[in-house]
Amino acid sequence: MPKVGMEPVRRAALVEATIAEIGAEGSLDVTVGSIAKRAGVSSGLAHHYFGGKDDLFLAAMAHILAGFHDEVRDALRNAETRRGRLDALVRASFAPSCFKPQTIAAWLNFYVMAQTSPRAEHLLHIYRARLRSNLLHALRPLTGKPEAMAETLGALIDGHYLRQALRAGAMGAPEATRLTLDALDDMLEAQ
Amino acid sequence: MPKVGMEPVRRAALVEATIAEIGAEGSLDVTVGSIAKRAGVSSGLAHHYFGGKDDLFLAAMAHILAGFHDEVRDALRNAETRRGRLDALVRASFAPSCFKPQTIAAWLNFYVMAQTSPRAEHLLHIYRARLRSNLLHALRPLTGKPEAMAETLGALIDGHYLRQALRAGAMGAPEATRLTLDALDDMLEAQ
Amino acid sequence: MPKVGMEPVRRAALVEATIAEIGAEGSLDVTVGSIAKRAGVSSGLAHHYFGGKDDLFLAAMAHILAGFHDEVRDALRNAETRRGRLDALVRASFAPSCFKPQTIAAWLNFYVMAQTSPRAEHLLHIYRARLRSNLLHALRPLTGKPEAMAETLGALIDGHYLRQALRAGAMGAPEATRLTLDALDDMLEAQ
Amino acid sequence: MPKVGMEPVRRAALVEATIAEIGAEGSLDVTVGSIAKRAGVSSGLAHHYFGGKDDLFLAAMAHILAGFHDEVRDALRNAETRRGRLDALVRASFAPSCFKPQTIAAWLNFYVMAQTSPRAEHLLHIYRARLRSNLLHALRPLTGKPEAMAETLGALIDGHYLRQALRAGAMGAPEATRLTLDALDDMLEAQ
DNA sequence: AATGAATGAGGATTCATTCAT
DNA sequence: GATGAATGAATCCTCATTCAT
Repeated sequence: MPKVGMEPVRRAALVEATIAEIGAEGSLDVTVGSIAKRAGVSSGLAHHYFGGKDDLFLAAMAHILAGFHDEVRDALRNAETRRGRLDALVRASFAPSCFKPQTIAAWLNFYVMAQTSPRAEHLLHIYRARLRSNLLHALRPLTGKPEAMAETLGALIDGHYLRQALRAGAMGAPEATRLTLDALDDMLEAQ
Repeated sequence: MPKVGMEPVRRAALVEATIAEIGAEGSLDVTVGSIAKRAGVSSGLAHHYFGGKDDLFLAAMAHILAGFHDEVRDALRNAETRRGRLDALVRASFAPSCFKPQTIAAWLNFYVMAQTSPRAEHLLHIYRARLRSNLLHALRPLTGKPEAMAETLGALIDGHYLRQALRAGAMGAPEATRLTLDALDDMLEAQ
Repeated sequence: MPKVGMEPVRRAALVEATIAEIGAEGSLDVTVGSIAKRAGVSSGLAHHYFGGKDDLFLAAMAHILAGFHDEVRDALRNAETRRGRLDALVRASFAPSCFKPQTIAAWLNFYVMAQTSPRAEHLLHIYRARLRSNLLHALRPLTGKPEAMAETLGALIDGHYLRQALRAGAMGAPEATRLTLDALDDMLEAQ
Repeated sequence: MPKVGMEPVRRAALVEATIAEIGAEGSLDVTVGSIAKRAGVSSGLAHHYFGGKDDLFLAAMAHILAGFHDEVRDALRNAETRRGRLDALVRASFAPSCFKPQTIAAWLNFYVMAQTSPRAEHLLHIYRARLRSNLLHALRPLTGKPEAMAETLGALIDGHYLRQALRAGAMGAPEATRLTLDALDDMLEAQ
């Protein structure tokens, strides 16, 4: 049964299974056994490749963030103007993939973990630094106080996400996108 | 050991202990035993009064929300103008009590729980409905689109809270308050 | 609330509640609390009057046996002949009251308890001695080996009871009565 | 510690330990931990293989019934005549193995469990159906009412077993065997 | 590489029992 | 007499983790 070159396949399967399992449960109260079963491997293998439960979840969160990063990069690539870049960043933040229940569950539990896990905190820091950098880059030509505006936009994005994510039967993305962009326009106009 | 009239005392002690314990741990991975010990009672008593671990946490969160509710009410009572009411709501949302580590831990875990626990979701819904109602009331005379503005302000509040709560060595409150009110002013001005 | 002369009432209520509770559960895995609640008293009172859970069950079993004893006595009182006395004993053993689910549950658990509880064993011994005595008295004029016949009849009664008691959707009583009396007649005839 | 091919060994050890533990206690009030310790394994393994306490007891009872089944089959194999088959069935029912305290404890608790556990009830049904079938087969040539006679013999067997099992310092087997066969002869003779 | 048998600590929960009132 | 608050031991079960194969 052991095959060569299976490692990347196994790792990917376990990461996907972890995300799915946390999504199904809503919390980190999932067992390594259930994750392994979903991935079609033994529980021992999960430890073999990831070391432990926390590492598994961190890898899963890193995977989600990497996916998000890719989406942002693609969106920015197609943006022509400064304003278009801001649009792209907001739209990517509220992409359908971000509102999948399993992604929501991952994010919320990620926030919990970030309080105490330095590694989770680090991941979160990277996500925020990237977003801030992207926002700053696009905002600088448009406003005299890009720092404050970037922080405000970041808060709007996180806040709308949190609200839509936990809104029963929410439309989610479109509403959040519209409100954020409207607020952005208002704030730019007021300068 | 049994004494009459102790019920409110025990309940309060258990609720406080639950908040403290969750704050110390950062997550809901706390034992009823440790909560009970902190409250100075037996683990059995926690079940006697609250039924189970979830009920205990829900009671703790309800306690936090009630405290917040009181703070908002007091702040509003002292507000003179419409604009002053908005100020009060924002300031109350970023009051020092909200940024105590144990309050932060409670909120973050509350969000996680709200995904799957109808009772937690209900509690969250009440908090949001109250905030929205308060914001709408103050915004209506100041803007032509109070609904959207209330939602945006709510998102700003939640977003800034989330960001400051998980910001290493953050000042928290003052920064969040200032940014939120500045954004509010910009948006009102742009109307 | 304390009233004088309530003791017999409370005791009776607790005994009845114990029988009902064991009947509902099928086993001795019932709580003193649930028994007390059913009896409309506090759990403390159950201990006050009976001392403990086992004592409560023993009292309940004694109550059942006493009721059975009364039924037997009444039945014998109306019996005219020797053969009629045997009939009466068999019929009383299979009376509807004996096949109430709660009575069945009590008996089966009583057997379990009799293995290790001297007091339960003693109660069982009394029941058997009485039955044996009654059977012997009625059988002596009818057979040359009354001892063996009494033992056989006793076994038939216990065996049929056990079988009907645990027979899904059993008629219970009539079948057991008929078979026992038929066997008795056959055996007497063969002498 | 993990070894391959140990499953049957572990299962057997756990089943034996369950029977022994219940026998020592007299009731089902035994802990999975004590059973596991007696079997020389961890408590977790008991759950791993059997799922839970009830399943463990059911497996133990099934084991006892299987052993009895084997004894009956062997006994029947050596029986030459119809009457000999009846003898064999009765003797097997009162074999020394049936009167071991642990077997008695298992049977009595099995009866209790059969009231509420469909699986226990099913097991009991199978035991009875087999006995009935065996008795009918042997009785048909000897009597005009084999059904009734089988039921009566079954009751005699169960009844004598119950009586001897709970008879202080009983001889058990021989007495029960003799009385049952005597009654059988009487009944056959009376035809 | 991969398995899954095996461990054993840990925790929620239940409950008989006690005792202050 | 009567209550029920309070205890805390007891137990089932879960699960991360290890490791022989």
